[in-house]
Amino acid sequence: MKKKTENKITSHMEDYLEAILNLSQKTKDVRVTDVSRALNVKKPSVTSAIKKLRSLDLVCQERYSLIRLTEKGKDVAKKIKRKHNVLFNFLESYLGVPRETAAAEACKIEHNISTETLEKLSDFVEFLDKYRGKKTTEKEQE
Amino acid sequence: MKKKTENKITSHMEDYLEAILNLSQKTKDVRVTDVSRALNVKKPSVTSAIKKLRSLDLVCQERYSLIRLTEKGKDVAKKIKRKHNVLFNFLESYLGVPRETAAAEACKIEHNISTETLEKLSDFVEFLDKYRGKKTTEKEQE
DNA sequence: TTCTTTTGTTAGTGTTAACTAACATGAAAA
DNA sequence: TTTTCATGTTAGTTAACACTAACAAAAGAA
Repeated sequence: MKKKTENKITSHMEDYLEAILNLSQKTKDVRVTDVSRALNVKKPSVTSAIKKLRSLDLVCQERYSLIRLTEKGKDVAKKIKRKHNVLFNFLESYLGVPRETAAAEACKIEHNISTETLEKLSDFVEFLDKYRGKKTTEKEQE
Repeated sequence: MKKKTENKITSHMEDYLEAILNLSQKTKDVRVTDVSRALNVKKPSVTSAIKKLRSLDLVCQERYSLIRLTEKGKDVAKKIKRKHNVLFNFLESYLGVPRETAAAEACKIEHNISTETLEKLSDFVEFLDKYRGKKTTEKEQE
């Protein structure tokens, strides 16, 4: 059952959500500057992205203050992060793609793969693990 | 050894090249209208894409006439098409993603995966084939 | 408390790529 | 040969996003 509410969010906005989630996990407080550094964009780009995300009820932030994900935003961000993790793991551990490349490509592909496909990939990897007795590598750091 | 000549072509332009290659393989003559239908965009979008690709020496076309890939354009298009085929095959045959979805997602991912990673995926699939005696499914229709 | 620095926002620009409307061209019909 | 119609192009608009420059606010130092 798919929610039609989280309609049409772009890859770029997904990147912002994911970055905010990651930052909030390691440094409770997330500021514009942090996101700016994390995504390698200038501060005005962050401000305007936040504005957009606010209008979609995915983040909340009072003027000149900290950025926080709404519950809805957190859900979306977590889904993307899971995609990232599964993809990264597959690329790095199964295909042997170098860490940096795997990270960069996972970052792109995560926006182009449906939840359904992602779960199939996840199952596939799990199956391979069992089949050839490999350790379960994927770290689900929520 | 990477050619630095095919510098920075966007996903969208890659889509155009790929579409032109596909069309030229089934109907020698490729017109703006064909590309327009294939990519689900309006004709002016095609015209302006062609203009861009012409400036990059990837296609040639005389005003009001047929569209053709240059050798360079054909090379690029074939690389993308190979990515598409490998990805599609993996998604459909190994992950069990429905045909339509697999096609759609391959179409997106093909722009975000390096040649190196693609080859690793291709080797991986080949390895799985041998390992579990599966038929080689990928149709390389050049 | 005032000054300075860091941080955040606004305003305005550029780029990519889509669209519509209107016009131009060339091929097929009359 | 002229009219018609499918096809192609130009011009102008819009949307998403990034950027710089300039301004506003908050936080820390003096």
